[in-house]
Amino acid sequence: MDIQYASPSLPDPPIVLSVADSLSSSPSAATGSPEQAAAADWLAKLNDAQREAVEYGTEDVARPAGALLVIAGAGSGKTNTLAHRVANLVVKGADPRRILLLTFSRRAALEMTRRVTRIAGAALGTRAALAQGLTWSGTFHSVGARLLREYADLIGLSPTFTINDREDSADLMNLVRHELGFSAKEKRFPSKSVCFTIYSRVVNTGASLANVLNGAFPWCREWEADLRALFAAYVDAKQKQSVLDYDDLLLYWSHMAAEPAIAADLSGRFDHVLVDEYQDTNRLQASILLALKPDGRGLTVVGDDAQSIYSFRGATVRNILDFPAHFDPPAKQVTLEHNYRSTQPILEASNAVIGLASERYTKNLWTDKASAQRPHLVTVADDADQARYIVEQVLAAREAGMKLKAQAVLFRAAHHSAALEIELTRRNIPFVKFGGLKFLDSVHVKDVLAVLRWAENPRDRVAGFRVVQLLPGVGPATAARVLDDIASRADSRGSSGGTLDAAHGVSHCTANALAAFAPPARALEDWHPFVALMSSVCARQTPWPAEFEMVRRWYEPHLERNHEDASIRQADLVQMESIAGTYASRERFLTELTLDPPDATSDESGVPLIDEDYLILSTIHSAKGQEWRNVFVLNGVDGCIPSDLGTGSEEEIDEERRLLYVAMTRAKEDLHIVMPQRFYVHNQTHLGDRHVWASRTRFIPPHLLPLFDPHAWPPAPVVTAPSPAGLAAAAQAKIEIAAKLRKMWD
DNA sequence: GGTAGAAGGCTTTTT
DNA sequence: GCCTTCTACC
Repeated sequence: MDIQYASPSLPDPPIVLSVADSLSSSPSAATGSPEQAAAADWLAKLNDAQREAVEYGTEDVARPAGALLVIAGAGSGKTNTLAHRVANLVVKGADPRRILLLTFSRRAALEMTRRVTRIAGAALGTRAALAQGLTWSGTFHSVGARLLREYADLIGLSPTFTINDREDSADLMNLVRHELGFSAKEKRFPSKSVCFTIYSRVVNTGASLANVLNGAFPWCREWEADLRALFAAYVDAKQKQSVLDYDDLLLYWSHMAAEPAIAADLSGRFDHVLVDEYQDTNRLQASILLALKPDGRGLTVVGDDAQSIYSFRGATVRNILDFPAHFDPPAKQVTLEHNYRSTQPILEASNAVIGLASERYTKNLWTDKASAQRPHLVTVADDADQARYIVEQVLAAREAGMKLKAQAVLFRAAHHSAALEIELTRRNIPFVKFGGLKFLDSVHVKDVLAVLRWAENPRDRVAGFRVVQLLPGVGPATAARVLDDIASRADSRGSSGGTLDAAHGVSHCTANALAAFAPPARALEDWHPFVALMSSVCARQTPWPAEFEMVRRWYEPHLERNHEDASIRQADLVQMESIAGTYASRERFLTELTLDPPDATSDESGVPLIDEDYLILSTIHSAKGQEWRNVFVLNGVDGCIPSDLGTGSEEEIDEERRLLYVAMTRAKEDLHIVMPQRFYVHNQTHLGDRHVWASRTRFIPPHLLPLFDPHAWPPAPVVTAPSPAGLAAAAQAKIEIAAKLRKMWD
């Protein structure tokens, strides 16, 4: 991704600084002018292991040493170390434009670039234009997209390809599924998202379809042959329409990197390749790295085997464990075990939890931050009490001077926070939620994007299909006829795809075919404005951000016709318009939005201003790499952690355990694991809505309890048991009263 | 023939 | 609560 395109109107992710903070308090930094001192001893702030990782093989940056693996425990200064290594390379003379920095998420990429700029700036004694220099920093997918656009012509790809997100991909899978007649089978065929998930798993793991079905989708085994045919047709459809899905970005890249004619040029562009969160990469990503740097020279990967939580999308911890042996001599390995983040009791409890995993991990974290407070293990009655407990604690901490932003609530699944969100809204506490449903997933946003995507890539059938059906009286059948008309015009013009000119040809066809199409009677009134819009957008008659407004204005009447809550949705679109204005072009906007969607949503009051204080709500997955002073883990009960969907195999259970470990190790000072005894289940299987009684997560068995501080909330009212003497007195009193009552009528 | 509205079944985590 | 399928209507 391009950092400078990040949408400014959304809140920045919280900034993680503890290691830098704890390091900068080192006394040695205080002599001379700040810049000189920093330049002189900027590496002295690192501990021995960190320094080894930063300096390994950087004596001569023109001739990089062999591969380096940094195993970095939670809170051990992983990002900081990687940032120092990049900075060190630059300081030693490496060209930042020839450094490829791959991170897992957009948040990580932003954070990394920011730190490298600061650290290298300090070391060089100047804030030289490093941010512009470090141009190849981003996620695998976004870097892949950029490279593919550059080499598109060489590999038979249209340079105007568009990228389908998960849902678009599932929609396309669904179109193909209908075309093949699989939706009409007597026995129900797997749904579009299941089909897509299976497809994606096969691509990302490199396993055979049969293996994937046996391992993860045994109930779909009977459809193996049909699925194979479906996937073939799906691939075919993508190629005809010049669309790529997420997996294609890696798949094409990997094939491209293996092509000798391109490989030399490609790997020659980067002297140094550094990868963060390596434990979350999959086989495909590993193969890309190996193709880029076959001998390992200049390759650095950083990760933590105990924090691998993405095996559901094909990530394999084997990547990191097997990394050294890929090279001869094997990769140099450095392990960071000093935790700078958490207090001793938090770390002890976390270590104990991960220590029960069936697989042994390669390190033991230690810290010198003492504290008397063990992690709280709080029993509450139900969901509602859980929300009340958290609000009370959060407010109390804030009273004591801890900003809301320094506190976070983490949960396994996005919907776990529903009750809490209601309570927060009721009490007027601002919050921002990371993970779960994105606002890009909402219908109205997708509708508007589909218009733009269709204009950008007229072959994109999913987009077109969606757009045409926005008109009243137009359903799937009419939409299919419209698209067929367009396709046949495009074909008769003989444009076979691959060049910009051909794509322009197709957009003329779109406009012409739409104009010539005889719409159904009910769509008659809306047809002309629609054709006018599409002609204008396809021909790029309106310059970029204004074009968005034009589309939005066209869409508004349809929005009001189709949705009760049109005004809320309309506000979303207005907000989106301002985001659109920050991108240079329609193509940049669409690509960046698909690859790096804004990852936060907030309550109805809208996104808080950047300088405002707000509480963080996040799925555990989205919390990776972050830290907070005060952390609450919701639903620490069996069925939530581990999720009852993830208890099929030993490996799955271990991944759930690592999830709890990741959640716990986010905490710096205080950690609360909250356990509702009773919680509400929606529509599960046969019984419908009901309450279930939950028990403490199996990852904290009784013998670990001494590491925690268990208590119930709200505290039980103090009931003093009457003493025998008191009882006797009471008995006396009762008798006396009875006697008095009788006396009333004497 | 095709659309739209109603009823019935499933619900993790992300690039 | 959301997606797919069923069915009544145009």
